[in-house]
Amino acid sequence: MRRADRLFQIVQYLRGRRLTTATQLAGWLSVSERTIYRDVRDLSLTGVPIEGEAGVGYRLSPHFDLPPLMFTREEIEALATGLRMLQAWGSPELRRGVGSVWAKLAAALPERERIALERTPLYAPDVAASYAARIGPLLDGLRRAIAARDVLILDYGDERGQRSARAVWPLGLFFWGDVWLLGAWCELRQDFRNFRVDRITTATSSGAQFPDAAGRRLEDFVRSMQAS
DNA sequence: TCCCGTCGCAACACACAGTA
DNA sequence: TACTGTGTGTTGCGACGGGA
Repeated sequence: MRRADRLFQIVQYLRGRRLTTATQLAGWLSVSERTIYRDVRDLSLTGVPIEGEAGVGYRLSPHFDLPPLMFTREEIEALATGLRMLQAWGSPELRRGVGSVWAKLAAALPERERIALERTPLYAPDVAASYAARIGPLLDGLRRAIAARDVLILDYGDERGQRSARAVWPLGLFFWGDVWLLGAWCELRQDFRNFRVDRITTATSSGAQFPDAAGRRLEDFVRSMQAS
């Protein structure tokens, strides 16, 4: 049993009984009493209100209960900020996901953490609404093509406005500051290429699926980007 | 005196980096 | 790739102290 699991089990045991000795806990969890004492000390240091009395045993404060979700303030701010960024820059499907995740979090968090979530002072203003509205549906189509390993035919315009049709293996989508990029294996160039999603006019499935080929996977693409 | 929590110390296991 | 050394975390043993 992992130590984290054991710590959780100790709290569960203490919640269900009025008094529990280290000997009993050691027996249930198949560890030494010394280990139980150390675990109880560590739990106490992290804020779990365990009261221990020599000759008596351990008991958990009656007012203590494990909240459904426990996050630090930094974790809550990270979640809120990430969700707001996706809300501003994500596709319609991802935006729906953001709304649903936010509602689940708010429902599951204790009152204090829920307020902290809603009052997180980090925002991603919706300044790119027209951009998101324009590429959103395409972004969802690309996400599905990546999952299904569909070979796509892109109608793509480069920075000079020259259009071309490319057969590509879509590998991943990357948010690059203010634009989304499609990372893909280009059959024409026989190499990895980045395609700005806002320059893709259409992305049509060729009907074929691309194989899981060594050297042409997402991790290979990421490595090649890091090396360049 | 007994029961039980606390603490110091040593042993062990595991992950990781360095090297041949 | 395999081996070795090192650091870190975990565990158990035993001694000690407090409360009933």
